[in-house]
Amino acid sequence: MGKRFPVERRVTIGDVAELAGVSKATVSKVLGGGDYYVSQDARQRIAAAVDELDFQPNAIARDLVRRRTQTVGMVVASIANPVYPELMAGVDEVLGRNDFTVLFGSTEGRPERESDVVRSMRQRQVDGVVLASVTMDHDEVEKLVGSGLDVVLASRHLHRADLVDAVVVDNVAGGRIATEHLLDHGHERVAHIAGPQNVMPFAERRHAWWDTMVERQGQPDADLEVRVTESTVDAGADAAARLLDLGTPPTAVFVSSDRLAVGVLEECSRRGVAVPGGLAVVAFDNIWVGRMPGVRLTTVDSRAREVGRLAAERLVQRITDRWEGRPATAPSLTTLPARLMARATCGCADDRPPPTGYDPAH
Amino acid sequence: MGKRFPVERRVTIGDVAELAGVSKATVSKVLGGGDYYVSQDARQRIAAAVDELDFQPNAIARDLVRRRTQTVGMVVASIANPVYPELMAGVDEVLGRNDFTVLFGSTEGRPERESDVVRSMRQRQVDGVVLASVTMDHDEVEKLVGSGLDVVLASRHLHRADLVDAVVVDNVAGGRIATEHLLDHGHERVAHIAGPQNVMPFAERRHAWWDTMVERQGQPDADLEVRVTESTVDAGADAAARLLDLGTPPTAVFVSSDRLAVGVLEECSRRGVAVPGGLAVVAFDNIWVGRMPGVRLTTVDSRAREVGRLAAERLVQRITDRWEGRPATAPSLTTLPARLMARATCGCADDRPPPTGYDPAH
DNA sequence: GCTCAACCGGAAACCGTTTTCCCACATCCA
DNA sequence: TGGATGTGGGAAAACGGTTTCCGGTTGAGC
Repeated sequence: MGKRFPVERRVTIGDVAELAGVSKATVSKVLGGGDYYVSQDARQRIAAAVDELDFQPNAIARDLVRRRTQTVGMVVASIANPVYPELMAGVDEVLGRNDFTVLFGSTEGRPERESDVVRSMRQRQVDGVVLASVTMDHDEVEKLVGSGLDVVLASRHLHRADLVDAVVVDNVAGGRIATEHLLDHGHERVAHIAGPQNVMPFAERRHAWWDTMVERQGQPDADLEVRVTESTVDAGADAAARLLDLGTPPTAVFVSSDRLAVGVLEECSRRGVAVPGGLAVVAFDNIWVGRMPGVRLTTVDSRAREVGRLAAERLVQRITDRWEGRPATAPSLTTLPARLMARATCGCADDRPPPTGYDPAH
Repeated sequence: MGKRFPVERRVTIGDVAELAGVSKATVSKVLGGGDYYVSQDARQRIAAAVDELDFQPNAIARDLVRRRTQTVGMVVASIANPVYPELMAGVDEVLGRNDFTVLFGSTEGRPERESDVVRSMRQRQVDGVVLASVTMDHDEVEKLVGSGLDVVLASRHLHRADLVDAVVVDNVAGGRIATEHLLDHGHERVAHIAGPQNVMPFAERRHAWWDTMVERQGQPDADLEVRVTESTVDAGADAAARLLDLGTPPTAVFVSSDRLAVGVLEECSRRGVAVPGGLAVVAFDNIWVGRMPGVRLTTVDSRAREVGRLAAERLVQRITDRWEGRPATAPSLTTLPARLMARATCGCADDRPPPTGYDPAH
């Protein structure tokens, strides 16, 4: 098994040392950029040698002895869901600025994949992990944190806020704003399409809807809530169909994600239900397509990019603290305020395209 | 400079060996899964020890001696452009299936970032790279390939097809189909909004437009072509404005990317220009939002996911060939046929939403 | 009794760096 | 004269695994 294959000799630090007429140690000192005593003369010869041989230091070897990799893992649920690229963009931005490399992993929503991905990252000695996937259960996350790996949760958090850093948008306030926006526009039967309830943001959004409804007009009818098992366009369409088939259908719906909302819009289109005339829609996420003419989805901004940015900053902070021997700061929950992007799917008069505007129906 | 910080002792293979009462070599043999002779007894003791200590082998150390990392780099231009997540999804899918980990890098379109990213990946000893960024120049790619790293280009290729593997959609045929579709719908002044011409797909699409126009009705007016420097929504809107401000504006436009087309649609909406009545639009990419009711963008499918999948398969093939000592196959260019998704922005009667359908204007 | 193969396991070299010592030499100052 | 002190550079021990090579048992077959 596993023979040692003949592989073309790569240039090593030893080759550079030989060519420059110094020792490996000296080359390392110079290349490492530390403030060692090395003569200008030697420095120049080394630089020349590096140049001539096109020496590329082997980061694997360096990482082994340094016991750190300048790499962080980023695990997302599904790259196809537009929220995640946005979040990744934020993470990548600050990580790049801090000279970290990112190891990417997606779980496709399968919990067992998630454990695998994280384990593989651990074995690759990542310095930390941004967990933007949401299925891993409480215990597992705790164990992970307990194992000494720096972790920050993005776009989700645990019930106990003091266990691990997390950065989220204020889902409760957001859900409340969304529901109130619909109520304030005169709707009474405000339905809710809820995402998978084992995913905290979805649970919170649902909760906010429920509470707001109860406060404003008592417990809503049970059939006004539809739960879906995955946040996809098709699931959204199905859910919308269920609502529209009701004896007395709702006149408004708070949809827990933009992707689901797209399905809702599609279903309305199929059935000839006008939006917002026949059904007002407020969603959650604010992926960029929502602002397109012809879509103009009213939605709560989930601020994915900022969440990513802040999560990455937190992680970098933690990692460098550890390296510098500073005491670890207490884990904290960062909550970004939610804000409504009022657009056409629920009444925003002044933000309406001109009457003669783009009209795909013709 | 760089002190050696005291770091909590991690469990090593030595610890396992000691606890199991065998040597490191034996542990390695068992864990490596090779067909070595090791007694059942020893195997069990080792398994127990691994379990008890929760031993996680250090992949860095393994990679160092094995001189391979089971990791490939994936570099994209910009994660915010929805084409790339789609492509990544394809890459990730087959890479995951083949037990490769992916190192992610984005260049944000800056060529110098691109070299940096690739260099960093090389130093981290990736086994290969999927290059889906497009700015790196010809020479640089050649040097990269020459250096012994396995590379496959996704969604772009070099002029000389025998230098490096590449997987692309047929941009020329696609551009031709798009242009012909517009011409066939009776349009004569068919404009083109061209993406950055140093990016091969954009150059090819433009070329196809030009050739088709010349063939069908002679050289088009120079002002029917607008070039943008980046493929963004805003650039698309600007370009559309330029076209609509013309003395005799075009009645149709082939837009070289969906993202630009979204800008075009926005600008039309702002100006009250009906689509396709006032301006017919055919774009290129087929990102998922295009199919939404209210958008229904007619576009050429760039088949990003398949491109990603095929590119990754090619790369894995190459890498394993090298490992198994098989001779390297000749680089080849894989071209996926293009196909038109005829929707509402250029005449597809039977694919039109019902008249009373979703209407964001009210 | 001898040979040969199938078993089983350990010693040690190696992968390519970093970092710690330690040594050597010059200067400067008391 | 003899420490300090400031420079400059090398030897060698890590880091944590993998793989080669070799030596020792058995047991079967003759």
